[in-house]
Amino acid sequence: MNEPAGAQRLDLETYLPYRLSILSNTVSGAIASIYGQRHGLAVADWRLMAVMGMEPARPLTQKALCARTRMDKVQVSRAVKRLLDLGYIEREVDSADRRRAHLRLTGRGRAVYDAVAPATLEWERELLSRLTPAEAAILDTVIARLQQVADEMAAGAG
Amino acid sequence: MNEPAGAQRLDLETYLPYRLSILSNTVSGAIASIYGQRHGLAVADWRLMAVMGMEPARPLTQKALCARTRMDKVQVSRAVKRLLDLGYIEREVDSADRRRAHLRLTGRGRAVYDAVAPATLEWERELLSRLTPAEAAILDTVIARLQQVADEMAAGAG
DNA sequence: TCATAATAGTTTCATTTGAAACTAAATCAA
DNA sequence: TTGATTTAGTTTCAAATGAAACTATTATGA
Repeated sequence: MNEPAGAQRLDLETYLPYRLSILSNTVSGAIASIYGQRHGLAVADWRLMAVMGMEPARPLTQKALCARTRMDKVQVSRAVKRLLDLGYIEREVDSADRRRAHLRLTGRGRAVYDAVAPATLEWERELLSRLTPAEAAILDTVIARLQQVADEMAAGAG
Repeated sequence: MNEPAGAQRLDLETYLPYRLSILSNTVSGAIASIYGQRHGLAVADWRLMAVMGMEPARPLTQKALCARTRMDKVQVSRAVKRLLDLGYIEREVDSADRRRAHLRLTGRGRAVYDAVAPATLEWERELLSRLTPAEAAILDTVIARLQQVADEMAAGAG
């Protein structure tokens, strides 16, 4: 049973991309269950609400939502439609540029936001409480660095 | 502008579940581009090949593949069909239990595996090379711990 | 000013996905 | 036995997704 010299073997158990994927899916799924059934929200829907809830004073265009969430414009368009149907957001066409519209949470949407946001934060807090402060700090910088490198490598390989 | 006392605000930029999701998607997308176009493989397909390539001496049933990859049986069934069509794997029905079949890479599948696996490992190595050994070690234990806690919390909330 | 290009967002259509129902084989229980 | 259950894997059908084409509006340039 010869191993190729120098090369490691590919083992999913220890392979970072795979482990990240499993962890991310576990976490997202658990959090989605906080708002999913109860308020009829898909992951994309909640993501938009989270951004709009953050700075209520600045209504955002769909393009701005794309940039903030890294979702593409089709996903955003569909999530916006669902949120309008649910009555959680409202739209006001820009008077200077009628292609654009500004979106904000309605009272009802804000009530949902105020009910859901603390629960998701609490979930995160509980998760992070299992790390030491030093571990949490390193995790923070490591994720940021990996994201930056992965962006570069993805761009380079494209 | 009153803040709710004690509660943090939800900010996607710093929110761990969201950052994990972005990072995981960036990484998976970049790696998928290594095997995607060139060999006609979807993410699920490559994941099965990675498991089958790891221990060529032990052909696996679809159920075993589900367990090793955390994919569900429908995803696995479809990926298996694609890989059979591509001629990358072969199937042998279990003689003792004819519901089951053992799957293994064909010569052609192994050739693809041997071409792709080192490139994905190299990608991971390159990514991790931007971390100090200490950071990499902590990342390893932190991911393991977070996965364990997230599993518990997901089970508890179910 | 008129034609061309760019931008914001939507729709269409083909493919992918997921949940639930299903088939086929093996096991269990009386 | 044989009838009910469980298990391995597949199929079906409706809903979600993505890429490309599209609409409507604004900007640019001769």
